[in-house]
Amino acid sequence: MPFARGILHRDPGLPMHDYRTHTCGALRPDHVGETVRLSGWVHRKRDHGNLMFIDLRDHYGISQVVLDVSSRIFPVAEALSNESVIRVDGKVVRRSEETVNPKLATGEVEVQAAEIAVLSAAEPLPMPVNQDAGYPEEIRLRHRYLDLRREDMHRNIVLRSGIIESIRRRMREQGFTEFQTPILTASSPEGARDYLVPSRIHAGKFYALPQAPQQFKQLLMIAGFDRYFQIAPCFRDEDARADRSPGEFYQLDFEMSFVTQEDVFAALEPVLAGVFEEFGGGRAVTAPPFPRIPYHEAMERYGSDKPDLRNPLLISDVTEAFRGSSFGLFARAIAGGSVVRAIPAPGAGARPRSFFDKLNDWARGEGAGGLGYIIFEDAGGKGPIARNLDAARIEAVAAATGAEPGDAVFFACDKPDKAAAFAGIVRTRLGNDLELLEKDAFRFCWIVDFPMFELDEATGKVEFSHNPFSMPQGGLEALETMDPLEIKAYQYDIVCNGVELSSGAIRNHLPEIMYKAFAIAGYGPEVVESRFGGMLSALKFGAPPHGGSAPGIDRIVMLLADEPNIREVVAFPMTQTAEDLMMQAPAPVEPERLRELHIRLAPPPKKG
RNA sequence: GGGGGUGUAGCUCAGUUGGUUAGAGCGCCGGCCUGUCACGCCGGAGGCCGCGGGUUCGAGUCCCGUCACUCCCGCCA
Repeated sequence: MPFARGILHRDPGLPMHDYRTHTCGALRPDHVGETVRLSGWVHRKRDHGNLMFIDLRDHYGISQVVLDVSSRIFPVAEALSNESVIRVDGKVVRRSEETVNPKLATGEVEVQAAEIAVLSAAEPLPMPVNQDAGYPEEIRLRHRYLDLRREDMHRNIVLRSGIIESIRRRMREQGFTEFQTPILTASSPEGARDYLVPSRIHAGKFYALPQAPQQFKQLLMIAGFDRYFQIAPCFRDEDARADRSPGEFYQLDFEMSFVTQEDVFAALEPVLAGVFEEFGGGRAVTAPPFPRIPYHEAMERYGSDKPDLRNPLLISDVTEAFRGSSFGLFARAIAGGSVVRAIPAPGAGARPRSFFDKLNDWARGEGAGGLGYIIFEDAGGKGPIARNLDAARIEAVAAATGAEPGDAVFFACDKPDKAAAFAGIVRTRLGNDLELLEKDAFRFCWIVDFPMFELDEATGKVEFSHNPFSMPQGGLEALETMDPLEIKAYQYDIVCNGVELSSGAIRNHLPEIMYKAFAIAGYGPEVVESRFGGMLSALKFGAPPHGGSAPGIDRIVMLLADEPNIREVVAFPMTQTAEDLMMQAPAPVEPERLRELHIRLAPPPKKG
């Protein structure tokens, strides 16, 4: 692709529009015979003494530049260091058949250098750019501009840009309008810690950076804009994980008016399916409509509220098969309120004893007492548990799990919540160990019917299980008549390959339902009014029923780039402890700035 | 806030039960080399073994503390 000339920044030493006629990825046999000008980085040099090759790299690709000792500029080339920026003039020549490099898009030709100008000489590098081996994050982050030159990182960041562009296009096609909402705002009702910004004008007062534009997007619905979206920066002062940036991240935040849950699903599904088809490189993508799995079923069948549907294993409840049995460990636990969940392991019967021992050790490491199992054979069951179960009970387990001779079944026995969660990680582990996961696929599902309230085990109090602003299923009547713990919300998550991309909800747009919902969680009207007064008064002047969701952009890019770590898809991420090693943030500030902001620091902790 | 991993040359790493002067590859510097594409060959420089303390005749190695990066739990709808 010919590069548009004359749009680049001026280098004081060179005339404008003078840096290149082509990019380093552009040259093909068609160009043979042309005199061209390239600019880029010295990716690698092969100096044969009297003959030299330079791989010249830019954003678009690599071109081989060649010159020999007869050239006036040979000494200039000899002195070039890796990653120096140079401009090369020369003639495009066809490579002889034996010297064509099929690994390069430009590999059929090379440029015979006639002139070389050094635009910027590079000192010896703190980390190599021309390899993909892993380096410590500290080095990579401290010199992120070098790390980003590497092919892997460069590709991920370009992919991210393409994904965001595609999302924008698809959202507009769905009738959404893009907005910008404030960055300096007030603390919002999400549960995370806020980043606070001190006010200079208002002594002792603080702005908060938004954890999400939640209230603004609802206000835009109340303002009548019907369909909102934003590639929204979100700020949360919480600790990081491999798939969770400290500090800041981006969401595809959207909201729709006059919709039910199904309308929201129908709007988002083609956007996600389309983006994953477009950037998935041929990997299979769940076709809309995505499966809807009620929360309770997800916990029972998958042991998780973010099930990986590439994993074919299904958990079943076999409590009754063990109730009152002579396998005392489980029988006693069941009498005390525990349940038994079974996780099938197809074909695992042929595995050596060490396979089962290793899983048992792992289970102990995960905090379980162990991991019991039955191996099914033609004659019945085998293993320590089977010896304590009669034939009818073993048959019942086989029937519940679909186990056949040659299969094994593992058991998680605990109180229902814990048994479900443990069975879930066993399911994941077995799916991986037995290599059962569907390959090259993106499997989406919605998790629906989340409970509106849950019991805090420590205090015994009823609390909101997710967002207090979700609409309860059944509305006011449900809140007034039902056991709070039985009430479900119009609250949903979208999950892909076991990764939670976002949660969303149909919002509660009726003040009387909001008062009642907060009352159930133990908050009086005065609390609701003082904390959410702005939102509440907006709902009093004609609010449309509305709802939305906010899939995480970073996680979408992680899935499509097949990267397990979020820092691989963010150009300038912070460390796990929320520091920017390159920009040196956070940093102390001058006392004068603090005085302006009416801040007096406590004596600093003793630390270097 | 808690638990685990890692830390040795600019970079990636090796370094035995504690034992002489801590090694290799890449990079860097010098020399040779006209068809390489991770070019090749020869030579050289480069070390607070993260930091502090301890045990010991002797510590890269063992113990305690601490710092940095990282993974997990808590936390994050």
